[in-house]
Amino acid sequence: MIVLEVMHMIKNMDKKYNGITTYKIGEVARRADVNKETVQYYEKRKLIPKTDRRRSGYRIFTQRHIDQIKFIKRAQQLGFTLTEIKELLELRLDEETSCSEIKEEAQQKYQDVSEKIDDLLRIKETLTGLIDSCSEDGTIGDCPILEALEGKNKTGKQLRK
Amino acid sequence: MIVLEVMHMIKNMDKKYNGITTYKIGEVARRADVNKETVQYYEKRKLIPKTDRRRSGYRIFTQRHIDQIKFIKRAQQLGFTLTEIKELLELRLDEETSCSEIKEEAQQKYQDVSEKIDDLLRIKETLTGLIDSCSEDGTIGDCPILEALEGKNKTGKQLRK
DNA sequence: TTTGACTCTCGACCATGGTACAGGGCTTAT
DNA sequence: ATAAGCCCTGTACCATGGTCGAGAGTCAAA
Repeated sequence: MIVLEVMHMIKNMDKKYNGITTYKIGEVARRADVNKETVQYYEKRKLIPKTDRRRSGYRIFTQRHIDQIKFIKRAQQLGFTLTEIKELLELRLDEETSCSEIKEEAQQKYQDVSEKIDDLLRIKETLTGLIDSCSEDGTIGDCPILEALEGKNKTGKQLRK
Repeated sequence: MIVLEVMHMIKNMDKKYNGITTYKIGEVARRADVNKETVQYYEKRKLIPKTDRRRSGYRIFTQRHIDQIKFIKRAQQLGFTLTEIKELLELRLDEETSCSEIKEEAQQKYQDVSEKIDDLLRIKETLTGLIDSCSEDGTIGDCPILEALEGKNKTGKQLRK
């Protein structure tokens, strides 16, 4: 059974460009757990590197594409928009971008991420409290989660727009 | 100048029900930094407690409503959908819900939140690395953020749906 | 060499989370 | 008592992030 599956997976891989394993869109979608259309959509939005094509027009994907799509999916669950995710993915040092540019960008993102972590830690604590208080006496009438993010109005600044 | 603003804020508060300060929708929207329509939308979706009404039909809000709206906004930035946020807000112990019910729910949420925190910590580390490497030698060609969430395929289970 | 499964493009459609009126009724300072 | 400025309901519209289908071409195992 498992052998058949593995064979199927191998079947769906093409060894093409100098020993690098490549994939067609269906296999990429399956491996990244998204629809084909989503892959195409991400390509259009330039969230994944532009694919090479075979003479037929079929897109040629690599493991890199799969990893990047998985990253995008995770980042979305963390509250980043596709636009923000694009910015994150473009954060790199190369001959085009200067150090100070990158540094500023990265430091801004670092701030955002830190604040998200803090918020989530507060929620986590509240949940712990809730779970613990279950082992105790009786009922808590009000909404305990509400206080989780209170009293930390973060300098009045908005994270988004 | 500030005095005028404070007076304006006081003007927009009604002391109504046994000494509790109440607000009209415009003031709530201003204080929670959303549109009036959003407040109405949240009421329709039962994300905030049903408001009392004056004889005129005007909604009567309290500080509780404002806090809850702020919570909703923050939770959204952390990647929770409105449906998930509703579940979070309903997590409480009262005469209606049994301890074991709550506990199970809360433990599931705890899991989700912990995973989000882990992911964000990984991203944060990557950003630190990026910022630090700026002070050093030259250029890094590839996309450093991509590895951030790799190699932790969390037991194949999906967070959402 | 055929045939079933796959791929292409492109345009329409969908769900979520709002946002914007229109037409009418309150409220309140003057 | 009146006008500016609120609030009400309801419906239509919007942006984001997909999702679906038609019509036509490609691939590969038998």
